[in-house]
Amino acid sequence: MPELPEVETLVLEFQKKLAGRTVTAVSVFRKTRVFKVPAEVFQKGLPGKRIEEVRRRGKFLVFKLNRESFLAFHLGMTGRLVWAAKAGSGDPHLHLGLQFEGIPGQLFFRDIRRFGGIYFWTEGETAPAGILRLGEDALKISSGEFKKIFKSRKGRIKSLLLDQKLVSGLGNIYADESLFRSGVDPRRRPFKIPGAKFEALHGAIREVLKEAIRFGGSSIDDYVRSDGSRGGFQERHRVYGKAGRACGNCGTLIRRIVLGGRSSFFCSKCQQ
DNA sequence: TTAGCCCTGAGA
DNA sequence: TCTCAGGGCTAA
Repeated sequence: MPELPEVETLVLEFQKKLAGRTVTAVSVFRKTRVFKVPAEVFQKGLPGKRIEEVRRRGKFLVFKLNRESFLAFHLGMTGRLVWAAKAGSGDPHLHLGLQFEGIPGQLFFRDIRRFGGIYFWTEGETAPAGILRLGEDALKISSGEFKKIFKSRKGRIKSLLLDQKLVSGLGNIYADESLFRSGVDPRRRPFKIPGAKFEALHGAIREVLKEAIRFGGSSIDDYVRSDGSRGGFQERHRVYGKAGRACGNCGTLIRRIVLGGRSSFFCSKCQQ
């Protein structure tokens, strides 16, 4: 599932490829729920707009366009933004295609499970609630802010890390990997986590995210880079998806439990 | 704070 | 044929 490193990888790729380019044509393949404003708004509003900058806000990929307008994508579980020469004929999962001036090929948004979203708004309108409510970015938040935000919460640390209003960008994979690296049990309540461990967790989050960006993200379900190639960080996962395998640290079998409706992988010996 | 919903492919 | 995963949102 695409999280901060996967989106960041795409941002870097699209910034290079598309900054300064103008949209010439918009294809709406099917009017699905991934269009968070009516498809006609994209068809009418996008042609002629130039991409000034490509940014990331949490797990959202945001194209800042000229005339104070914004196009944003959320990849959900299985969303992909890929560059291709043309649409596969009869592909039932394509939603949007964009063509740009002076460059062959198209940018396609493809999403099998349709949990993703495509957004468009202008400066006069409010940005989508999901973007406005985002907490500080997981790569930018300071150790002090991190502790302040989480320390007083009552929930379990794993579930809290996934709450995008508290800190943005983490998903199931990187939350589990960060908890493992810092030796924190995902079921722990924040007030029971010692200060030093809190700092270790904050440090582990940064370390895991930066490392994942260097490797081009993790390809687990459907995520691929903009050219269709796979990320490499899935080879470096130490607990995620490894239930029943031996912990690389101590040999204890990795467990899988469900927290807040999401699976959590951890080593019960290394993580206390 | 938690359960349920959306949606589809994969696996039992 | 049935069950299930899961990010983000909504309702209870």
